[in-house]
Amino acid sequence: MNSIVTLVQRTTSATPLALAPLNATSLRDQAYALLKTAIADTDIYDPKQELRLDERQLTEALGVSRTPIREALSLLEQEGFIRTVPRRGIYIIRKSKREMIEMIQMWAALESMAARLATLNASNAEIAKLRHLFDEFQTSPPSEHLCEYSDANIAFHTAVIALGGSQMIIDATKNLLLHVRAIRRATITQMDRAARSIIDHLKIIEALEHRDTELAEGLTRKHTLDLAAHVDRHCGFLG
Amino acid sequence: MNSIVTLVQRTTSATPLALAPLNATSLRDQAYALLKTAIADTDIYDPKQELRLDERQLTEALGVSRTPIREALSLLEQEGFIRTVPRRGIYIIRKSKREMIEMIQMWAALESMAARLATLNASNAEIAKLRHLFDEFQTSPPSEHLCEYSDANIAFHTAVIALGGSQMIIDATKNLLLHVRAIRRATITQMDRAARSIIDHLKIIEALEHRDTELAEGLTRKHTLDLAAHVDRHCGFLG
DNA sequence: ACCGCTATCGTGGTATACCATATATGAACG
DNA sequence: CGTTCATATATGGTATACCACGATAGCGGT
Repeated sequence: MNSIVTLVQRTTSATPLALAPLNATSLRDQAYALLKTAIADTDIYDPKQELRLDERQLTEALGVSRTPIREALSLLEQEGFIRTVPRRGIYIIRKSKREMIEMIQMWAALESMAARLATLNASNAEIAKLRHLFDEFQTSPPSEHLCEYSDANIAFHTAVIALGGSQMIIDATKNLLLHVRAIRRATITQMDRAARSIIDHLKIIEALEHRDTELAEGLTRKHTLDLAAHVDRHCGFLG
Repeated sequence: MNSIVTLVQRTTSATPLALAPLNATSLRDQAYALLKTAIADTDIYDPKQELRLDERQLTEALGVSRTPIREALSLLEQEGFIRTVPRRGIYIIRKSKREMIEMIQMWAALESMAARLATLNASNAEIAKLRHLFDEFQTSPPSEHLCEYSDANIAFHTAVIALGGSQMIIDATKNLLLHVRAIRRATITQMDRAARSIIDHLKIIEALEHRDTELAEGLTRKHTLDLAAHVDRHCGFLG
């Protein structure tokens, strides 16, 4: 819980005269953004982590009243990040294995649709940029920098989704990726998986470049469904 | 606006001693559900419709304070049903054509994934039930009862999605279908479209029955993407 | 010592008062 | 008559006080 509180206090310090958009956002939205990133940066699957939030504490930490915080919490609850139990408390949710798999399947559905749309609408220049995301990994094998690879991995998928051009899909997958990111430690630790992952990615890029709609869509779906199967087999630590 | 208000007042009348779940839901959730159905039942694409909501009016209509109403409105805003403009008002959103198409594409992605999952996990009995949804239309052509057909159409898609068994996908598509339903008048009025639609549905059912994963998925996706294309061509009234 | 009841407290839910500001209104001035 | 500026009003945003209710701990009885 402390990790969240400390993160949160950053904003209490007034912006040092960088008055660009003149603080046009409401306190609710600020609290929402802050809490969301705080939750995303918390390793919620660490059994030692305290997952209870306290409205009154957040009130103090952010220096605002309960109202905007409660509204922000309502939004986070609807997005499935927290759950509020009347007269008990507010808890960050640990996803069950089933839920995690469903999220990855949904992600597969949306990203494969994005790949389809990308073959139909994206420009050659945009598709070409995908290759640059892996430049650093073509010189040395990914096994040497697994941590960075995890980020690059997410960056690749985000890029494919963006290529689809559907703002709806882009927005919907943002939360999914946040949730899935929370267990990434457990999904890439085996480096043969990382190696195969890169090969998959390159194949997807090729399919996009060739404007092969069905292939790009199919490869993308299969690649992400493979992750779902992997989680199913190896992530017993999930409820 | 009046249509919403009247609908809303139903709940003001106390439940006539049908105290089943003892009103376990919070006022926020009640207001949320009520406003959502009210919006769904409003023909928001009728140019004459007043689309402005008033917090204070809703307060009176529901007999509660602004707090739970504001929280409910926050949720609806995040779901894309309304937009609140500071010091201007709260407005029900009319989706632009592009947004509507993106929603249908997303729907296609999710329903086709549900069809895939259905071929892998659903029971024969569950799949068999799909056919019953169209019993009434096999005796007489759909052109004779277009209104009922529209509902049956949505029921079919909902059933396929449910067959997939993914609660995530089920929840995510609920809102999509609500949004798309708002323009259904304009999408089925041509009855040859309704006829083709039935044929498509039957093919999808057959693919599910044969456990042909790729075919069921592909047909489902294509069928819904066809709707997107249709909207693109024929729904100029959308922004 | 153990069980049960009661009082207190902690918590989320709700109501309400207050605030800031964009818009509307109208009076005064040209 | 038109323009402009000041005042009023409407509206969403925020703060705060209050409430209901479950939990828990402490006290008393057995």
